Amino acid sequence: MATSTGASRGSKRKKYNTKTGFEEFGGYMSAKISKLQDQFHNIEVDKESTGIFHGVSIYVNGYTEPSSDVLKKIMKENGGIYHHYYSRRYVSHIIATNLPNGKIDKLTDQKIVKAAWITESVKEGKLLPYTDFLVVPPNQKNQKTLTFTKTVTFDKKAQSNEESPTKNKNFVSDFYSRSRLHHISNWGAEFKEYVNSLQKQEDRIFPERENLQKFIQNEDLPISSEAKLQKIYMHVDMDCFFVSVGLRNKPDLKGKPVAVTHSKGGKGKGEQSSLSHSERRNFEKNYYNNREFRGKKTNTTGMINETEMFSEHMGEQGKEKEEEEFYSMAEIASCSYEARKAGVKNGMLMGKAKKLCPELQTINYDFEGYSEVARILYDTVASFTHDIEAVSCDEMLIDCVDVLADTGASPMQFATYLRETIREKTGCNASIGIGKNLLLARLATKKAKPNGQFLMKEEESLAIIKELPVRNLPGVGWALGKKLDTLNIKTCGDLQTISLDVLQKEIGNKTAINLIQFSKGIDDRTLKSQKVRKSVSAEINYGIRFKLMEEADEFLSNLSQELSNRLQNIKAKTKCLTLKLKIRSEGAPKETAKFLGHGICDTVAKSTTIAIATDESQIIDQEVCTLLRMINPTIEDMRGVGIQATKLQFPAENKSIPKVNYGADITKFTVKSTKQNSINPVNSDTKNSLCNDNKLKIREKSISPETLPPLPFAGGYELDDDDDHSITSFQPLSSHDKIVDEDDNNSQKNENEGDKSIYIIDHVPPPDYLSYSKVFIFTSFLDF
DNA sequence: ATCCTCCCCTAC
DNA sequence: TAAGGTAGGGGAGGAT
Ligand SMILES: Nc1ccn([C@H]2C[C@H](O)[C@@H](COP(=O)(O)OP(=O)(O)OP(=O)(O)O)O2)c(=O)n1
Ligand SMILES: [Mg+2]
Ligand SMILES: [Mg+2]
Repeated sequence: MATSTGASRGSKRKKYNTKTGFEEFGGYMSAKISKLQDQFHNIEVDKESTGIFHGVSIYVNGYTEPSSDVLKKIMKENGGIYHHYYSRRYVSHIIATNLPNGKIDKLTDQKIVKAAWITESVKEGKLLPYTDFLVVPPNQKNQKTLTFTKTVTFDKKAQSNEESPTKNKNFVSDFYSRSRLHHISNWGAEFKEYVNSLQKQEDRIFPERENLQKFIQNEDLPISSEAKLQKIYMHVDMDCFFVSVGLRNKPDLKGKPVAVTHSKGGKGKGEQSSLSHSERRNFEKNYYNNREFRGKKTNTTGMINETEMFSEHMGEQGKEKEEEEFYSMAEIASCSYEARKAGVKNGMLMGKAKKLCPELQTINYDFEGYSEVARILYDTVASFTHDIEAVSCDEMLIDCVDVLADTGASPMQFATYLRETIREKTGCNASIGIGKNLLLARLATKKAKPNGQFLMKEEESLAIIKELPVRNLPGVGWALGKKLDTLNIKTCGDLQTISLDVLQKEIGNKTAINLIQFSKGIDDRTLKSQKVRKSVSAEINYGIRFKLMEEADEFLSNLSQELSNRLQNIKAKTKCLTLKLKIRSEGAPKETAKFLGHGICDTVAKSTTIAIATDESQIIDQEVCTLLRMINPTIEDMRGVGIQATKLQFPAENKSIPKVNYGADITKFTVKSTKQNSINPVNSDTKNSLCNDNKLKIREKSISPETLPPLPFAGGYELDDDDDHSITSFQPLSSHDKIVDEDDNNSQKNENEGDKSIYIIDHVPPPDYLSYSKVFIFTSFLDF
């Protein structure tokens, strides 16, 4: 099916260019084909010019034995070219098992050959004549030309409103420009980077500290001196952020129930279909209400019995009918506190919110406004201190020890003044929670809201937390909450008394420890200072409706471009790509409750590791195209697509690699692990010899640690094989890497705690850029 | 045991 | 109509 699609492109373009704008589409595709072509030439053909398939370029049509990706590999290994798209100009042979009837008579000079031609040629070690493997023997072939039955459907489709939205050339950027979740995620990352840059600044001036001092002189409060040396954290969070920003210039709506959403007043209706809208909505609603049945193993839809669920809500249909046109499936990004009184929540569907709060007013998104206000928020806090951790665009954690010690302010005074400054500069309210650890500060914020501040004293904390539902603890969401509920653990009080062993069995080791600690108000976490990205991804699970493989390929190409841009933005390259798909679950209606939503889906993912780290869209595209064919989903059932990049590397010119000189004096090493596929796995002998003479082996040489450049982040470093061993690239630790201390054998997770750890990777670049690297990881413990 | 890989889950 | 993204923590379970 990949196939006819690719081949039909040319004719489609010819016929419908002016009407449907396919001129551009086709032009784009041609450009893409020739780019891929170039790439194959550069990377593969040059190297393999002696292979038996030299000069052969194939395009695989539909199912073959062996599969298309095997054929691709064979071509690659034997000097041939594999094309993901059909192109009369570049493809010398089409590989197919058989051809759909409609096509046979259309092909003139195309060489359509069975896959056996490839496999037999490999077996013989030479290129056999393709004429012995023709799919259609010459006498059966008449001389009609190439057109496709597909064009009819296509024409109809292009004019109907079922047209896939992804056909729009700007679909990806269009979607992202309107996606609130994309924006908050992106801003979150940007502010983390911003805080990194603040903390790297040499000269730290905090102009607002002076004003804070003036402010507290006017206050009559005594300065509490004994609190000074204690740890003290603040959690600052804007009140109903999107709403507050939206209401800055709408004073008439202040004090009313307001929500930010794409829907105008909750009167939307779903797409037309054979099922009524309320039927589909209930179907999905039932599904989500029964989520405990879901996700056991692949391909279970979570619906115990599809027909049962249908009949269940069919009964209600009469009731649902009249409200049908008022039920909007748009999500509420943020709602005012007046709306919350009626039970409305962030993330709730507009239709449901309208039921709870009929007088709910809606306002539009103002993404520029959020971005501006967030920036002012960060700048405001940064004019007091840089001891910040960015949580999101409307929220951050502050280590207050330094500001308070420097200004003499009490925590409550600082909070008062900070909130007032934020309100002045942004026109929006912030609330602040204060506590001696991050947990208490966060929990205090909940009590502080709206437009308030609250200091949770340690001595009160146990009693306060005891009454809280477990759901209030960070990390307890829908699933864990449900699990704890079935264990009859409802409040933090219940957690305070349960045995660790028992709980670990049920919810996992680490989770149990964390929860029990939290339930007692204990939290040892510190602010994460220099955050390094470990992954980059781009996904869209909205508006995905493909009919043909070609459309999926086209979309993947655009998404690859997006990912490539994101990698280049942060100057990273990736060695591992994952393609993640949402596929309509078996039994789920084809028409989703939400217009162009993903509906009830299974997710499938497949990853690949590539030899050379890359940030190029064509390479990413090529890899994910292959992954798509390996997953081989029913194209019409695709509802979401994502590409993730992991195992990031940061080339040396990158400013993200800090050039801080700590005067590293490395004393101890531990070999931690080897990379997969390592040529020589590290054995204990290697380990001992390396540890004993305190030397790192780089290629054939040994160098002593003193000659190493500063290596300030935990992670892997690729070093030049020259005298100064300068860093050529850096790879952050994965979340599973551990710091291993040789002395006490006490392993701990990398939490950036105390900035005491340094990892060094001895990275031998593959000599021919195709074999793998030999990688050792060392740890050391330093004071700086 | 510990690691690795593939997920699920959570937060905003 | 509607714009259901994304990074990172951590568990399950097979490999070593
Ligand atoms: N499901 C969600 C949750 C949040 N957001 C966006 C809109 C929020 O305004 C912003 C900040 O999230 P918060 O959790 O801080 O929520 P609010 O600021 O809206 O309310 P609160 O006063 O509880 O902080 O993120 C969203 O779009 N969808
Ligand atoms: Mg907020
Ligand atoms: Mg927030």
